[in-house]
Parts: sequence; structure tokens; C-alpha cells
Amino acid sequence: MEQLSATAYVILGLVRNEPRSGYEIKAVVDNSTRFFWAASYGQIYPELKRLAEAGLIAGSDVPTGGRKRTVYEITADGEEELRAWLRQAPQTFEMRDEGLLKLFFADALPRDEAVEILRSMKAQRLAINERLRAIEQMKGEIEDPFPMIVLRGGLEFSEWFADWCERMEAQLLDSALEKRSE
Amino acid sequence: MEQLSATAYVILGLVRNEPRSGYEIKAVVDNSTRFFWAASYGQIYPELKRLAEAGLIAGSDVPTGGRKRTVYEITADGEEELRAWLRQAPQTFEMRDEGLLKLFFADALPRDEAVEILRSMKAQRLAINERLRAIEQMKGEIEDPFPMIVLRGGLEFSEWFADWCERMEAQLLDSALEKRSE
DNA sequence: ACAGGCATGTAAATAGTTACATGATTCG
DNA sequence: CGAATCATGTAACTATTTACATGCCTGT
Repeated sequence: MEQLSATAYVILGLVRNEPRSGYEIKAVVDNSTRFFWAASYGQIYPELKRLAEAGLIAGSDVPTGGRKRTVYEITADGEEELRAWLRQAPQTFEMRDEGLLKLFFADALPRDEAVEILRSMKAQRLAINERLRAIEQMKGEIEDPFPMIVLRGGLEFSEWFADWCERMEAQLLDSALEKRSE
Repeated sequence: MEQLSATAYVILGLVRNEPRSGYEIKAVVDNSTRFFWAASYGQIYPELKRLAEAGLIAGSDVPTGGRKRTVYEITADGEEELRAWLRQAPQTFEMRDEGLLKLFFADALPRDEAVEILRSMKAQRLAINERLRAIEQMKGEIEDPFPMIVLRGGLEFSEWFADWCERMEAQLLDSALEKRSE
């Protein structure tokens, strides 16, 4: 079998906890992994088919009320595949942050407008922080500690980032002041 | 004119400082923006043509020695376009971190193997930190303070991240100990 | 009745990487 | 001379998003 995509492992990992439908997987992703690994319907549904064909997950019809619904559960092969992947050292770690990109080029703007970039970035991070806090509240007691570790990491990260924006804003305003008093 | 891609603004921002060839742009990206916004030859060269056609940059033949070479400089229109973009609040901020993804699913592994994920992640972040430090050393004195602000932000971030990995590793080992003593 | 959520899916477009082709020049 | 680097480019592939289509069910 060819290499599986990272999205495939997101699915394997999520259906390992409990059987889920494509729709549910998308909902869970949007409240958990999407902060460090997103996935859209356009990836999830085709991937579910591929994984089922490869025998790594198994789908069965489990309607909710009268509503048609296919839930997938992981197979023994799927679990082995997931564990094999988990054992390999992680490779990909990318960031695409338009705020940092704009800040990098901010010399093209007057100082007071450059500072605005930092303010936007801080607001974004605080919004994410609130979002994560809401998710943290929702979670009850569960045995698996890892999702909570990662969630708390996200909280700490967004706090660090917001704080950094604040400090850099202050630094910029300070240096503007210095220049004026020279 | 249609919406420009983020890569287009990377190019506009870089050629604004000084005229550069596609090859040089790629090299600069790899030592600066690629930590928060990457770009490959497959994006850069076609984008240079588009931007030149749109009149936002202008290319001219400037051979190095006998070696053919086209350098691009920003036009007045290009600078206006760049500034207009910089003034809009940043939208995109994504992360794809395979380490966090694996950690999220680490319950599928025995604890001692789960801890390995954190060790790999820490090593990765320390490697990035060293890389950034090397870049910091290289930079001489320049008037534009923003690239250095962003670089220092990257240094602080990688340090925070490595430290977080260390703390989480300790926490995991502690909780494993607790379980044993119950 | 109708809005909103549940549910599955696909088409088209955009984004981005990788690998390759080509060829000149410089340095050891 | 040979390796590395400068330099430009493209083709093929993979990834990913967006938007849409479809239709049922539930609650107000």
C-alpha cells in the first residue's frame, strides 16, 4: 500500500477512540486537531472510502432515528498502522502566519500603522485563547490525558503569543519616542 | 485586477528592499519568511511573471559576470499595492505540526513511547532555534527593525516550545510514577 | 411551515511541493 | 577537470479549500 496522508492518520486516530461518521469527524477536528492539523469534507469523505477499501477502518450503517448514517470503526490493521506512524519521529511542522509576514514588511508603513498589525495579531490570539478556553470547559473527565495536554499547550501558546505582541508594541512605541527626543 | 496571492506579497515585500532575482528571492525566503511563510520555485517564477505583467514589479537584465540574470524591482504601483495589503488586518494563521498531532493520539502507544514524541519535538525546536541563532549572527546593523523583531520572536517561540516539551515530558513521567505507587 | 442541524458527497479551483531539465560560471 | 553554485523554468503531483447539491429529520 502507498503512503497514507496525514489526514488519513487524523481519521484513524479519531475513530480509534470511538466509531464516528464523516460528519462527526469533521466536527471533532474543528474543535480539536484543527489548531495544528485541519481537514475539510473534501478530504475526509474520500479518505474514509480509501481507508475502508484498504481495510484499515470498517463502516457500518447506524442511522440516528430515521436518518441514514455510516459510522466507521478502526480495524486491527488500522490500529497497527496508526501505531507504526506514531512511532516515527514527526517531520512536518509548518506555520503560515499572515500577521508575522506583514510585521516582517512593516517598514513600508508609517510607525503608527505598523503598530496596528501587532494589535490585530494580539486580538487574534486572544480570540483563539477564548475559543480554546470554551473547549476546555466543555471537556469532562476522561482517561486519555493527551488531548488535554495538547489543549493546554494551545492555551499557553496563545497566551505567550498575545503577550509577545503586547511587548513588541510597547517596544515599538518606546523606540519611536526615543527617536523624537534625539 | 484579481486578488494577489500571499506569495505575491512576499515577493513585493522582498524586492521593495532591493532589486532581486528569482533565485535570490528563494534564498532570502529560505532564511527569513519561510519560518512563517514558505515559497518554492514553482510559485516564485510564475508569480514574478504575473507581477511584471501587472506592472507591480519591473524586471531588467543584470548579468553577474557573464551569467544571465533578471532582477526585479518594485514599481510605484507595486508599492501602493503592498501598503494597501499591509493595512488590512491579517487573516490566515495556520499551523501544521505533526508532533502535536501525534501527541494528541499518543494514548495509542505505551507511555514510554509516547514520551519519545515529546523528545523528538523538543529536538526539532532546538534545531530550529540554532538555525535562527545562526541567522541572527549573520545579520549586520540595518535600519529596518522589523525583520529582527520577527526573528527574535521566532527565537523566543522556539525556546518556549522546547521548554514546554520538557515540562510535559516531566509531567508524563511523574504521572506514570504516581500510578505505580497507587 | 420553516429554520437549522445532520449527513454525504463532489467539482472546481487554488495552493504548494518535488523533481527534473538545462546550462553557465566559479572555485579548488 | 569536477563539484558546487548560480540561474530560470516547467510538469506532474499532492494537498486543501470552497462552494455547491441533495435530502432527511427535529424542534418551534
